[in-house]
Amino acid sequence: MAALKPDQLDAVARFFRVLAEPTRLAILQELRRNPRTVNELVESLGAKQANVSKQLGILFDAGLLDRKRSGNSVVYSIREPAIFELCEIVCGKLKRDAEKRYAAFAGKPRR
Amino acid sequence: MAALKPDQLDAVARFFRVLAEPTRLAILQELRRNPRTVNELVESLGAKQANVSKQLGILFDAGLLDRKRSGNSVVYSIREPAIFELCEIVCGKLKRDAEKRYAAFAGKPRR
DNA sequence: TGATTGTATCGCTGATTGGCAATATAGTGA
DNA sequence: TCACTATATTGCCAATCAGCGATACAATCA
Repeated sequence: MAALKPDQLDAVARFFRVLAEPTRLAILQELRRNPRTVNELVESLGAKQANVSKQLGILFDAGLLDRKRSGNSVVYSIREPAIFELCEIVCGKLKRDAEKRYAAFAGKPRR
Repeated sequence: MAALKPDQLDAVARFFRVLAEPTRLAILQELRRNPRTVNELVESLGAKQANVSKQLGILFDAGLLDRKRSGNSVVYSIREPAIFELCEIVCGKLKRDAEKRYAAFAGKPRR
C-alpha cells in the first residue's frame, strides 16, 4: 500500500478513535446479535439514555450504523460488518500477548 | 466469536486508542519501510524529539514495536505486522465512503 | 575525567471527550 | 389539543492526552 499523506493519517486515526471506547464497542457487539432500539440498548448495557444516544450518534456519523424510525422508536443496526474483522485481529493479538505473558511467568505450559 | 466481557472490551478499546493518533500512525508507516532510530524518525517526521520518543514508548508498551540499542542510538522496528491489516481495512472503508459521497454529489460517475 | 550526542522523562498547558442531569424534540394515542 | 413515551441535544465537569521546553539519563569518545 502506498504511503498515506497526513490528511489520510488523520482520517484513519479519527476512525480508530471511534472504536477506542468500551461503551461504543459494547453497542456494536450488542447490535451484532440483533438490531436494537435505543431503549433496548440502554437496558441491556445498563447505561444512561443520554450517553447511549450520544455514542450511537458517533457510531452513526462514522458510517458504522444504519438507523430507521419504527413508530416511536429508532432502530439501529450494523452497517459495516467489516469492523468485526478489526476486532477479531485485535482480540487475537491481545490473546497471544496474554498467553505469552502467562508462559513467561508460569514456565511455558505452552498452549 | 463469543461476546466480550467489559474487561476485554476495555482492553480492545485501549488498543484501538493507540492507533487513534496520526503521529503514531506516521511512525508505524515509517517503520514499515525500515527500522529506524529515534533521530531518523524525528527528521523524517519533522516532529520534536520528546514527542517522538513518547509516542514510540506508547507503541512499544502496546507490544507493536521492537527496540534494540545500537551504540548510542535506539533502533525501533515493527513487531506486529498484523496491524497493517487493520489499516488496510480502515483505508478501504474510508475510500469506499469517499467514493460514495462523490458519486452522490457529482451524479454517479460510478467507480 | 569531561564533552558530546542520542534518548527518555518530567511538569505543564490547551484541547478533546465520556458521562451526567436537565431539557428539547419527535412520534403516538386520547 | 394534551399527556405520554422515545430519542436527541445542551451545558457542565472531570479525566485524558498530545505537544512543548527543560532536564535527566545513557553511551561514546577524547
